Amino acid sequence: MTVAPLHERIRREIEGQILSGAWPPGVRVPGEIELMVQYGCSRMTVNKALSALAHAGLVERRRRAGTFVARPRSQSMVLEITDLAREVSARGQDYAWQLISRRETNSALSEMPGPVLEVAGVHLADSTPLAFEHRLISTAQVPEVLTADLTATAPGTWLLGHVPWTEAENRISASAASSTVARALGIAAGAPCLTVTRRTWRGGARVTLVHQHFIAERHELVARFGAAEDRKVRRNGA
Amino acid sequence: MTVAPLHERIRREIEGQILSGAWPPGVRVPGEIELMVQYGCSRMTVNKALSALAHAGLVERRRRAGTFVARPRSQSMVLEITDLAREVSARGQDYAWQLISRRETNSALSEMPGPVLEVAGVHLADSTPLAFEHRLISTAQVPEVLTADLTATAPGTWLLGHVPWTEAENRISASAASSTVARALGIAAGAPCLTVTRRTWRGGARVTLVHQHFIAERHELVARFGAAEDRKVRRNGA
DNA sequence: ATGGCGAATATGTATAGACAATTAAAATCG
DNA sequence: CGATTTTAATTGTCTATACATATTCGCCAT
Repeated sequence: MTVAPLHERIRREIEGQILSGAWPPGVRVPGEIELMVQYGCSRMTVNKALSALAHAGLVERRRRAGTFVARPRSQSMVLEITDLAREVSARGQDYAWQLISRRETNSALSEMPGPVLEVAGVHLADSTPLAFEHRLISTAQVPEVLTADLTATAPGTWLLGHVPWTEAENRISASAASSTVARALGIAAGAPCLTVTRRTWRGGARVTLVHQHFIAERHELVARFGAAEDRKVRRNGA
Repeated sequence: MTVAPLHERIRREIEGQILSGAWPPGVRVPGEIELMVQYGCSRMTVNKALSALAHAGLVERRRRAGTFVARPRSQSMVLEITDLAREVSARGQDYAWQLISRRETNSALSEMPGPVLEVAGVHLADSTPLAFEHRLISTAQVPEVLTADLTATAPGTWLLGHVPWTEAENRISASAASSTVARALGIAAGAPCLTVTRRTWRGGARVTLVHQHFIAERHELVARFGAAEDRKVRRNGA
């Protein structure tokens, strides 16, 4: 077990005081000089610890005034939305994608104007339907997609490997399965579905719009906050 | 207009190369020495810029190997989950809470062991039902809640003002309305609902467990990522 | 080929010092 | 007393340097 770096230790100890409630919001955190004496280190080291806490939103720093414990934020959590193929595989299930339809149109939809590739299909986990997907991809932004083989690879998976996005928005809701969705998923029309609508931009330009309808019993989204474990850097193959 | 600090400028310029796609994933970013010469600054300054990018997940750094543009992350987005009372008010609607039942039990549920306060009720927006809530609160952790008036204030709102939490988990799914839920919300049994299950801890101890069932048509959750505007530090009153 | 070993290299941590920017609080002035 | 200026406390940025640590690469012996 390697010892944690000093700036990390300092950060953790202060974080502990805050999360445990010992230092409630508004309370003044010891200043850099004070901590520097207390830990017998240089100011830069203390600064690194406090800056990290400020960046994480746990404290607020003001020149001349000092460092203060920040008020609790309006619960903002990290929602991990992984690629479905990866997520299903991670659960130890077999993943498959089944293309239902594919056509190029010049959509006049306000949602997604311009020439688009329109794709529909089903995500399968262990050979049973998990989600129905309906997607529009801007062929102006991503012309290469026209030559992609979307019978084998889900469009989302393909996009993830080919097009970086800079902005995205997810809308999560519940809906009753339409007849189209119900037929594709093999469930009764009107059955509850978890619906995720994702819009993705690349530097201001619309890249893709996707609706995913999950069978209610077979999928849920998880968001977490707290016990902020800094993820280790993992090596990933070339 | 003040000039941005140098480490900030360096960070931005590299970020630009990555987000624009000029430096695709896997590509090697110039090393610290190289950038230090290029910008005519010290290594610490460059290090600060690159460390920030690494922390944000845009690049991956490995000793002896160098710094590389990270593969697109599994979309992790910020999901803002505000207090319902606040959220409804923010939409310009009237908010109200209607208590249905309240009882103290010594639950042997594995989900939430120990003595609990069990509360059920309905959240109303403009006097019509929005969501049904069923909540367990640990009276060992929050004894004060036994004296709280939960006929006027929703338990979530009350907790937010009285108990800090350190860890939380949201599970989001869709479900068919049970007869209890349907009756409370005035909808048909079996109608789709967006269900949010939130567990909250305080330093490892369970504080509360809540199930919220939203009428599908009346609520959705929104999560965003991108255009990462670094929030300014705002002063907030004492 | 193969496996182990040492050396080169890029990043990680830390120091001590300097000056800049911000702003709360004190001093000064009208 | 109120408005304004000055002062000083605190954080922000940056430098130049040093050593620690991890890991790739090539060398060498097997």
